[in-house]
Amino acid sequence: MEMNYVEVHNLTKSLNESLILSALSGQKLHGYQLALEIEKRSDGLFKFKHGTLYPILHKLEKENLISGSWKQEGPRRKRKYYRITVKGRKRLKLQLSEWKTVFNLFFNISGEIIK
Amino acid sequence: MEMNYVEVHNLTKSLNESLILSALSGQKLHGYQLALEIEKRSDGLFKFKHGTLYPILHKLEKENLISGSWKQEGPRRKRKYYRITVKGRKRLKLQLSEWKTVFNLFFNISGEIIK
DNA sequence: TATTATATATAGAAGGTCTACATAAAGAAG
DNA sequence: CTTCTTTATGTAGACCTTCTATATATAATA
Repeated sequence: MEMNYVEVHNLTKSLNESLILSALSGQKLHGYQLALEIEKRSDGLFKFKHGTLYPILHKLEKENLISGSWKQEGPRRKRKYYRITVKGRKRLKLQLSEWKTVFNLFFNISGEIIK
Repeated sequence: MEMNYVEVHNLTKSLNESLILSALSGQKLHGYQLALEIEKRSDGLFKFKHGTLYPILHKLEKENLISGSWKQEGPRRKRKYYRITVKGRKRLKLQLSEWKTVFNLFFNISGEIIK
């Protein structure tokens, strides 16, 4: 199987993108919510520093994997809500199958030796 | 479970270290061999550029997770063979269990949403 | 009214892998 | 034997990503 997207030389980046796309695949969320949601779902293991999160969101938006829109909430408060795009769903599906290959292979070769 | 070692903010580094410790847990290998071995075992998915490999080996040696010794081979050829230390075996065992937690959690939370 | 939580964003430091460069010996090809 | 390829180890600097720190502003709570 070809690894077209999960870049083994930067797994964290891939993981972060997958986590965000996953979280958005069922619902629209704004950045702050997204971070809380992922942290909660992962029991605190996967956390986003906001200095990491927002640049990633901007990048994903530029790549058309998610799309964001500002919503006026209350008289002054604005929040930017993101939804996953069709392209984003395809990417996520691809990523998840590739992650499976990576994980299986990793445990295969390390288990093989360590037993 | 506490994640003491696998750093989610740098998974590639952790993976690389685990791969190296795994490969050395059954046999002594020198750097060049190590890279070929891991590449072969992973069907070409996990590769080390030598500009990446050697610095990691030096770092692992400094941390006493592996120990290296030069061997004279032939009249002039020298190779540096590495073996895993007791500390290295402990680290590897810890890492593997932590990797399992990370992977399970990841598929859990992404599967939960994506179905 | 002051403090905390919510909410988004960027600049620069830190740290890791990558490419490219450097060196040298062994083996194969011709 | 001479040239090219493979084996073998290593470092310097570019590049990229996350992290920390700083900045700004509103809403909620005490």
